[in-house]
Amino acid sequence: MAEPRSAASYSGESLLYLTDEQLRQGIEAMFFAYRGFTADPDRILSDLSYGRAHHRAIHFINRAPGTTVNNLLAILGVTKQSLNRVLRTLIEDGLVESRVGQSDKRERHLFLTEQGAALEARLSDAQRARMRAAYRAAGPEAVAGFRQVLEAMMEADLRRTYVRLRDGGQ
Amino acid sequence: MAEPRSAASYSGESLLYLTDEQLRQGIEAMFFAYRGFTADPDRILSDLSYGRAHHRAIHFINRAPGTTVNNLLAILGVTKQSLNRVLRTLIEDGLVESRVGQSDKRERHLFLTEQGAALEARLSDAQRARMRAAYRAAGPEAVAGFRQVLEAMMEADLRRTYVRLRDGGQ
DNA sequence: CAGCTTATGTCAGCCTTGTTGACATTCCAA
DNA sequence: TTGGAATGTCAACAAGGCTGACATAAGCTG
Repeated sequence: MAEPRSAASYSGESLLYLTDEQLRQGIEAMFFAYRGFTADPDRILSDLSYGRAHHRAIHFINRAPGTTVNNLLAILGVTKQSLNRVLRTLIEDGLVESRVGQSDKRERHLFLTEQGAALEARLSDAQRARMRAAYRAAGPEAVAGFRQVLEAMMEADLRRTYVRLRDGGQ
Repeated sequence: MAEPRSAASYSGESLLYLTDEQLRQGIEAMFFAYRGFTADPDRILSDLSYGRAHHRAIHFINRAPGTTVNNLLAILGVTKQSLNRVLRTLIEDGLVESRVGQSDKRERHLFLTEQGAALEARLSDAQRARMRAAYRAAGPEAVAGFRQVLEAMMEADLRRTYVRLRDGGQ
C-alpha cells in the first residue's frame, strides 16, 4: 500500500469514518453478517444433504434459464470440475435439466425442473425474509448506502457481472 | 413465512425498497461483494499455503490476545476439532503461542508471536485498503447505512458478540 | 478425600467442495 | 481436412468443515 496506515491522521475532520478502527468494525460486521445471510438456506439445504454450492447453482440457473455451464462458471468463480460435481447430483435428483445446445452441440443449456424451481423458491423465500427484516429495520436510506458500499467492494469483473444481472436479466 | 411474498403489494409507496426484486439484488450484491472482501487476503494466504480459516483465527487472536480456545470457538462458529487443526499448524509454524492457563490448567491462552503479528498486519492492511477504497467511494452516509443493514442481518447471538468486540475490545 | 461429572482440548476418520490433470467431443479456421 | 481451441466429463487430491472417542484437569458430592 502506498497509502498511510490511517488516512484519518491526515485530516482532522470528516474522514473519521476511514480510521483503522472504523474499517476494522466494518470488516467484522461483514464477517458476522455473512453468516446470518447464509444461515437460513444452509439449514434447509442440510436437511436435503445439499450444500451452499448447490444453492448457488440453483439460484443463478433460475436467474438465467438456459445458461450454459461455461457461463455459470464465470458467475460462480469456481472451476468447471467443481461445478460439474454439483450439477451432476442436481441433474440425477431431477432438479436441473441439461439440454445439449442446438447450434453448438458442445454446450449444455441448464434449466430448473418443476421440482428444482420449488426448492429455489423455498430457499430464496427464506433468504429474502431475512433480508426484508434487515432492510425494514434499517430503512430505505440505509439500504441505499448498503448497496453502494457493497458495489464498491466488488472486484471489477464481478461488478460488471452483477450490474448485467441486475439491469438486464440475462 | 407468515408474510406475503412481496410486502410492496400492500403499499403503493415508500416500501418499494422491499420488493422481491430489490431484495434479490441485495442478495446478489452480498454474494459478489463477499468475494471481493476476501480476495486480497486469500491471495496472500495461498502463497503461504494457509487458508481463510487461518486468517480468521489470526484476526481474532489479535483482537483479543490471551483468549482461550473455547472463546475463539464461540466467535468463529466452528467445532473445536476443526479449529484445532488450524491452530496446530499456526503453533507449529511459530505464528501463535499457546500458554496453559494459570488458574485453570485445562485452558490454553492464545497469543500471536512477533511473526504472527507481522502476518496479521499484512492481511489486515490488504483488507482495510479494499474497505477504505469502498468506504471512500461511497461516502460517510452510505457507510452508516451499510453498517446498519449488516448489523440487522446478523443472528442475535453473533450480533451480541459483534457489539461486544466493537465496544469493549475483549 | 474418593469417585463421579463436567469442561477443555486432542486425535482419528469422514464428507463437501475446492483444486489440477487427463481426456472425449465438437467446432472452426488455415 | 486437419489441427487447434472450446466445452464438458472423469479421476484423484487438498482444505477445512463435521462427529466420535478419548485424555486430562476441575469441580462436586457422599
